[in-house]
Amino acid sequence: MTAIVDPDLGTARAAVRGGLAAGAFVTVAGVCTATYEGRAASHLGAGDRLLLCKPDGTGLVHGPEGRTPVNWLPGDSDWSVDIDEEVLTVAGERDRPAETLAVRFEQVRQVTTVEAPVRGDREVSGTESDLRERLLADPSLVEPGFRPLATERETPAGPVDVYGEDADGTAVVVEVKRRRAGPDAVGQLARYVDALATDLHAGAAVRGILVAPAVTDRARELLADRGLEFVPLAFDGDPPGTDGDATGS
Amino acid sequence: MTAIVDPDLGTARAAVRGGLAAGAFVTVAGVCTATYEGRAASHLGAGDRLLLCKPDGTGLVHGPEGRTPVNWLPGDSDWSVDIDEEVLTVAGERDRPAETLAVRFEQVRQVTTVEAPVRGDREVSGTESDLRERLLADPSLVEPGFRPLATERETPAGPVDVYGEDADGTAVVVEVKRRRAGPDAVGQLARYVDALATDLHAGAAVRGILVAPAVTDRARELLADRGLEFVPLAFDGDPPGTDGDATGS
DNA sequence: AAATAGATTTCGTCC
DNA sequence: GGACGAAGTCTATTT
Repeated sequence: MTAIVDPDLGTARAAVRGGLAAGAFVTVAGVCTATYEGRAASHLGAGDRLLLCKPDGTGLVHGPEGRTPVNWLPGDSDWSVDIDEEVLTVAGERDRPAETLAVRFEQVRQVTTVEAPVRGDREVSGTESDLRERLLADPSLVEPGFRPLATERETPAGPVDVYGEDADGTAVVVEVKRRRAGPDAVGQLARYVDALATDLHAGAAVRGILVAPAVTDRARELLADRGLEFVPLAFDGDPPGTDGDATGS
Repeated sequence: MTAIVDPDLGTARAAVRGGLAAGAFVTVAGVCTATYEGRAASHLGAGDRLLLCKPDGTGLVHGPEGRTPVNWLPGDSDWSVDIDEEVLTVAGERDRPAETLAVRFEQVRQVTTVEAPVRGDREVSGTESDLRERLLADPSLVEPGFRPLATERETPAGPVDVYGEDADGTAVVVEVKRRRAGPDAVGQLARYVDALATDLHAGAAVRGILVAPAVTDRARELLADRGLEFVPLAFDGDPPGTDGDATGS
């Protein structure tokens, strides 16, 4: 573990190389430019940034703002550190796709390395998958009489979230979204409905239902155009379908 | 600027608070757990991670792997630092949407702060927008006789990439993708074609052309089903349309 | 390795 | 502020 302030370039190079070799988190902070070439091309003018190299080969260049790094290289990249003309260059490259990132520090304010021996796990809840589980546990949330028959059912247009039948035995395709659904979700549902209709037999009746907390206005229009349906369902609270207050029985 | 190794908790708290107040990059590395609640919910078990807080309020928790942080909070978040039961907690929260992230360090290996006074700019090339420009500069790349009439033309289904007419005067919708196009791109194009057909007048003939370096098999089938077309076009090199070698004139 | 779709997507842009 | 689509999207899952 090292933490060096305003290092000379030789010291910085040694620290970064040591950290990379040790499989540590490595950070380099200071004024740099950067050049990326690969899937696209980008260039960063001189500015204060922080480079984070991770044990798996991931490299992230962060500016002062934003969640997204201004430049990066994914986890299977190889890194090198060099000094040329009073500039410390940390460069990474990888194949498939071929891409390179060179970060040139005109001024190195700080270099740190930290080993990371302890692995931790991660759990997430509140995903679309969770919402689907809830729907399968209580199919009447879609509508009374709905019977799920399969999840991820394959069609020529891709796998359908939930496939089932309504009370009349008509085929139903359900597409679940965990947040407000837009035109893309309707397009997705429409593709599945079309594909399943031809897959079952030409002209077969297939209903398409979009289940989401809400839909945008445009999505609602597109649903109407295509004769598709919308069922409101969010994670907590009752389905907001029949207006806010739960009056009546 | 500070860089402290194995600090006692009081020193760590002071350093982090100072860095946050100064609008610096702040990193805290060590063994931590973390809890996120908001749009979803997630929990990190104890493990070695690096927390990066940026001047704009962004907070990123990085594990040893992956480009994506294992936990984060966007740029307009407020942060606090506290000690309780020998644990250093760095917590952030924001509104709209309401979400919170608490990172609890059981062991603080390192704390650093770096000021970032120098702003730098960023330029990217090779985007979809660039590809569209190239197409507009030479419309024959779509097909001989194609005449672009508008970009981002509004339809009831959303804005069309490029709208124009073919040599026969038939309306043409062009959807441009910078990389291999899948079923979603076909769905998008289909929506635009349908919308424009009804927008012009019921039953109007509208061609839909997907311009991309390539399409997936499924996308190709969906294009055929819908009577839509595909024109290969990548950034460099000639359109790979008529087989590799540029024989002939 | 390719394809497909979700994501606490994030981010820009336009209305 | 919402909506819509691009992104060097990334990531997991399945084929």
